[in-house]
Amino acid sequence: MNKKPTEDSFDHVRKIFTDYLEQHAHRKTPERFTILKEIFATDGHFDIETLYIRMKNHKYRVSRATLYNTMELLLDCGLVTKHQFGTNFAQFEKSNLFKQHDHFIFSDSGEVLEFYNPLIEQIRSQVEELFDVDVTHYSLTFYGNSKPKK
Amino acid sequence: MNKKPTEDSFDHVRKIFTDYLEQHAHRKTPERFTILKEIFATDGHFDIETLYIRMKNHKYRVSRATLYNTMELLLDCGLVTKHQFGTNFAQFEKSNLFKQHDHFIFSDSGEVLEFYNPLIEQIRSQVEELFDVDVTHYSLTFYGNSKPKK
DNA sequence: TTAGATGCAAACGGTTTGCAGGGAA
DNA sequence: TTCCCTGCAAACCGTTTGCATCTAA
Repeated sequence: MNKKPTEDSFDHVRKIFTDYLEQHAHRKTPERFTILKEIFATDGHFDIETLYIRMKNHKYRVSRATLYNTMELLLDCGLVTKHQFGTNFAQFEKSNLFKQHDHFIFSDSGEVLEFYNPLIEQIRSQVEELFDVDVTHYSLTFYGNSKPKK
Repeated sequence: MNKKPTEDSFDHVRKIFTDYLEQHAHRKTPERFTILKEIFATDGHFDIETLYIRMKNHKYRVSRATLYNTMELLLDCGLVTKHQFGTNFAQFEKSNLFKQHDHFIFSDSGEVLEFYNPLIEQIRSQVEELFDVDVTHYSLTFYGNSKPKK
């Protein structure tokens, strides 16, 4: 449940991606797997530009276009999640296969914290009932600041 | 509590804006009040371009720059709320002075529904306690589709 | 062999900025 | 009269697109 990602779990991730690509008749290119590996090798959130630079530093150059393209695939198969935190402030993160969570963001620094509160599931099901819809995903983000010292 | 906005309540809104401008030594220009009036004359969500066109149709031409500028002020004094629903899909809405609410968005059509569920307040206070922070605002949006007919 | 993928650079579109002119205080 | 505000157009910047080349299948 709280198991940390391991080499084993990356095998799992790679299999999910492989299966997804095969099922959708997409090619299994080295770029795609290298991007996946880079994403899962690091914790926390990132944006495209950061990922681009990180990969370049690791001597693996991919074009931004390919990054955007691949993110689309990774989003589609659920391995990555996208958060639009504000205008021109989109970030991705690898899906935590072990724990669902939402975000708190410091307004000043932009630092991102994660939490999980099961009450959100109650709200979700009440929304589904209220509007007679299926909720496919949701976004819950709190913004604020450290409590001032008294 | 569920009172609909009336001419009286727009007086109230105008006073809030006036006070805000005076307190911050901002000028009370006709553009600013015309924009405010236009926003509060219509229900629902809108983006800058829509507002720009709407005002032009009403024979009141303001530049986009002034719209962006004024939205900043209206956000700051709490009369308007901004929602970033996705990349290049920011919308504003006049703050409902009578009722707090969150959103459900149809993934296909982009149609926006509103709901309020008090459980969100419990999550908020638990987040504040957990991280020892003050939450200034939050965003909760569900995405999904109509339930398929069986 | 060939259709899908990549890399590059140009295009795109919402937002921001620089600057000259205008008007609230 | 002052200097904040407006309008305009260019700049900005993250993202998308078009196209030639490459390569997985």
